[in-house]
Amino acid sequence: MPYLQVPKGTRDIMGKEIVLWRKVEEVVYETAKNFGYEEIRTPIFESTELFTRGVGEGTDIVQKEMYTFTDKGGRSLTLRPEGTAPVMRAYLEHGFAVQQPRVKWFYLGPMFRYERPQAGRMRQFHQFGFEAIGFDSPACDAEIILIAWRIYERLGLHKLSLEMNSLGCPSCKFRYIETLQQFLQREIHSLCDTCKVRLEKNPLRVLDCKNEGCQTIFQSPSFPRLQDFLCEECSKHQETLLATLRFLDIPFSINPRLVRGLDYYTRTAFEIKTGELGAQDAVGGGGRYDNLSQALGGPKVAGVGFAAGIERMVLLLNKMGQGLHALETLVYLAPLDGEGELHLLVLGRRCEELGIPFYMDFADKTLKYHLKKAQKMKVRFVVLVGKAELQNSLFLLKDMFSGEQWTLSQEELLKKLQEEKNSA
RNA sequence: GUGAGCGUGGCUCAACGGUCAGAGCACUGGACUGUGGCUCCAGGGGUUGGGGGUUCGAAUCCCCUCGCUCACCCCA
Repeated sequence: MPYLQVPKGTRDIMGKEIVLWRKVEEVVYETAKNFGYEEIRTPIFESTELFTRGVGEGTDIVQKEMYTFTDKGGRSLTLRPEGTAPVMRAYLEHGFAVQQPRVKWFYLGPMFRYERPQAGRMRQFHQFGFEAIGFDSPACDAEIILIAWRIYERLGLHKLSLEMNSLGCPSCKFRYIETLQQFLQREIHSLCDTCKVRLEKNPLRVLDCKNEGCQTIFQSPSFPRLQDFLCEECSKHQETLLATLRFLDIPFSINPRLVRGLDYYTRTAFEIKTGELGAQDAVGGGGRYDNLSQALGGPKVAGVGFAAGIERMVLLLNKMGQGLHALETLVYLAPLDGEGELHLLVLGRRCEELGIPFYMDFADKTLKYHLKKAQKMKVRFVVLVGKAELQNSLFLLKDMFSGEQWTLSQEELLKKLQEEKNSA
């Protein structure tokens, strides 16, 4: 490999795969428009503090996955590992909290996390996400889930499962964590090493540990369950949300062990999974983050949102064997010499003005080369200009599918191509 | 960060430690001097990821390193 390579965990997205990316992006834009969400584009890098405070000091993201660097002005900056904290930062920075407290935004773009690459996991990966800020109602949680669901439906991604849980508000979450810590303190001898650390730093994470020893502790009948600690408002919020989902015919299951890896989540937490991608099975996830604004030094602001990974969705679409066509060129312009090139480029300009997609190959090549290439590109028509055509200011048009060909003037040619374009 | 598997022309892969590392596909040209898909012929393209070691001799064995893949962890 004599050439430079892309950095580990990154890749070029190109060729036929781009078609699937475009498709996902189009569905996202379309669905956002239909649900009344506006696009927001935040910077790729932010001050490191935004994520340590927003995502949480004790999270894996902050502890080991961030691309953090110091710029020439001595500022500590971080390539964004997720999209919600930057969106909340923008909300607060631009005074939405007082001016226009309720907003619905969506974003789409690259995120960065320093992890070992694996199927469906890259160091630069792409997410789109929807955020509804300033809304308390559980119906808004339902709308967020509905949007995610609709996007998957529109793309034809079936066999997805939705898992729901509630983490409670800060106060019930806090009461639960206290009880949990006390309980685990007594069982600390059977906890795995990482869980011993989690116990102090991020106790909720202990819940989804897959270690056997930890698992047996969970089975204990005296193990404190989060749902028993939810305050009245929190459990009512959850009940209403679940009722709304049933009303919307969105199937789900309750997973009391579902814990999100980011500190800002409160109450609703959900994950959308597939069985087709191996270990990286989450294609989307989200929840409520009524805590985030305050963590960033803002006022109390409600919020709920979700994010989905585009790479994983594209992998799924690929598995389903979507038909792919890289280009939709209608006509291939084949010059047989330099003078032919001049006339064909003029014709190409006319084609473009009329919305007829053309491809012109400037290689100084034989007719045989051009026909082969046009055939390989699956282009239906070829326009050929050589000496014979130049003498009479005519063009030779060949239909590669039927083999028919005609000698035409420029206007006749364009007319025919337009007819073919419209009938296609 | 931990573990396992793998690095050979552009791509997919051959080659018991032994002449000059091969094939298919792709590419280029020709048979067919302005008519494509098939066929045939010819051609270009490799310091076998990199470095070190063992050996008379290394793509092959050993060590280091880089990269890829999958899994753990975690997440989208």
